[in-house]
Amino acid sequence: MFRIGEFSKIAQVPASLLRYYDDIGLFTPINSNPDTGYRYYSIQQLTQLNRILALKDLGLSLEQVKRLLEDEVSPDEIRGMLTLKKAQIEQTIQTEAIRLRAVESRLQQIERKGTFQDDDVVLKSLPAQPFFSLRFTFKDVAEIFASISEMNQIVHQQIKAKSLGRFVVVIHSEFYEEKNLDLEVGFLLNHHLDITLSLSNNTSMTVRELPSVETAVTAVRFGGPENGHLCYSAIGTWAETHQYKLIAPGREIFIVPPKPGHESEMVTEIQFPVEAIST
Amino acid sequence: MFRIGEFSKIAQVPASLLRYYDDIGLFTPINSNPDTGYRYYSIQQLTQLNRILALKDLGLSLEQVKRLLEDEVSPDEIRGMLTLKKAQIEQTIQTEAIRLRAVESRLQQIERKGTFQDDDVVLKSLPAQPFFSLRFTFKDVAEIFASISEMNQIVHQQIKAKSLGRFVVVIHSEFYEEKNLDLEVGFLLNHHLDITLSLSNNTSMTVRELPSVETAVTAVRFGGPENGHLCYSAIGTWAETHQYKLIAPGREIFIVPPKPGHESEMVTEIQFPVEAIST
DNA sequence: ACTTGACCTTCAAGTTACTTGAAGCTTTAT
DNA sequence: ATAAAGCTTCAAGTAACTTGAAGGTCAAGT
Repeated sequence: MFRIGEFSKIAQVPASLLRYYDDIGLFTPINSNPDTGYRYYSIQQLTQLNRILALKDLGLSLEQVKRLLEDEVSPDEIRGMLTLKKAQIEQTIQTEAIRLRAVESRLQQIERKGTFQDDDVVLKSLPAQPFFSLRFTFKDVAEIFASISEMNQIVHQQIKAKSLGRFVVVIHSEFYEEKNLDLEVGFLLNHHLDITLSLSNNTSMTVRELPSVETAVTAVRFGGPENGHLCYSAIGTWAETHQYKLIAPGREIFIVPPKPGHESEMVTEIQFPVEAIST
Repeated sequence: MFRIGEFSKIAQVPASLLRYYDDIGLFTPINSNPDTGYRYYSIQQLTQLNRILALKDLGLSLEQVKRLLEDEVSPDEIRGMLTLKKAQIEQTIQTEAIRLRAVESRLQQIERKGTFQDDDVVLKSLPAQPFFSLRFTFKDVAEIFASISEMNQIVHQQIKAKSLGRFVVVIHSEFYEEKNLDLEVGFLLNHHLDITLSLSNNTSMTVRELPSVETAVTAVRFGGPENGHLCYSAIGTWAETHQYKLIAPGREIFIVPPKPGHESEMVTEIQFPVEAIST
């Protein structure tokens, strides 16, 4: 029989831990003096403690360990737990690897420039959302503005403000062009609706699901498109240095839409679905 | 200006988090109504929030992020922080990889046997410790017992109990042999002492440092050496299935030393320094 | 027998980065 | 006007411990 101090030395765990495990009923001393409260451990218990520590080291929670030891959980359940755990560990390793790459590229950046910038570029994941939109190849910028203006009026007449989300443009054009832009413009919806609206130039808006994106590089642009190229180049640079590639059409979310006379106050979030380049 | 709800949607973080960051002074709304307490955020602040989230994602603590943003920490310090962080991440990845291997081998074990055993084998790291010992090639078991008995008497006369740690045997013989065992027997010391003691058979005990071991496989043996082979084979089996190799002489730590007439109550911890086999 | 110091006890609070919930006020939409 | 949605603060909970305060116990040495 050992007192807690010596037992803790043998087992190489702090005594406070043994007390804690006693408190939560995970590992109780074989014997304790009801008068003094002193805990007495038998060396035989070392096996049990080691078992506990081993299971904990597999990454199981103390709650799980307790159940394992108490309830005689079936092998199948154990296998389930461990398989799950395995998946989690693999996940952790992956995210840590990504984190590592991010830290490394930050370090490189500091080496080069002495300080860092580029924090305005952010990785996000985007949920799928219903999108009430019109896809069209616009001949020039004037045509875009005309369409948007008309769309705005009609849509606000027809649909409750409640259901309407933000105004969004999806850029389907592979490259940036001044003319013949293949764009999809419209509104995100808060609930799914089944509607169609015809516009003047023989086009019509329909609802489709804007797909979810696991990883998107995003940046926020303040002011009109004249500042846009900065934003796009920031995203491009970021993707290059962090080894990601663009894998789907970009999106522009109008957070503060342009108001006549206050165009410079508009704010847009630019989003590009990406994928890590496997090395 | 957005209220907390909308801003949280734009930034894709829960409102509770924004409140929390406000509370701890990490990220405060640009504006708040002193009467109602309502928080108002400007879209301009999104950049700052994103910066915070990006730094957090590198694995820095909020405290560190705060310092980074407030104090204009020097690039050198930032590099220091990040380098440290990088090392930590690499460490995490390593330990996770080991954990993964452990989980996998558990799973295999379950596949084979339907349940698990072998929990009695444990990995530990051992600190360096002064060791007051005698190394000698013993002709037979009787000689060992004689030496130990004499050593015990003399040592307890000469050295305060305070300074004496456990009785330990280091097994230098490459293989197990009945005869001509190359052993080092003696006591761990709690403090470094500089002493020498001569024994009857022309040998003498000296102090040396028992080196530290980063990773050791350990098992506890209850009872005398007659149970020993079980323990050794458990360690061997464990090392094999977990892909470790033995890299230094094993040690036996006498936790409960044998007492005349109660030899079966003795308890020994067997330790073998190991190294993961790189795959 | 007594003292000293090491060792033990309980209980409370702190750690990190949040989330959840209760009770109640404000804003917005109808 | 009223209801619903949205906001507020404050407290407590999470996991797995550690630290500290205040005080009782034990063993060795005198």
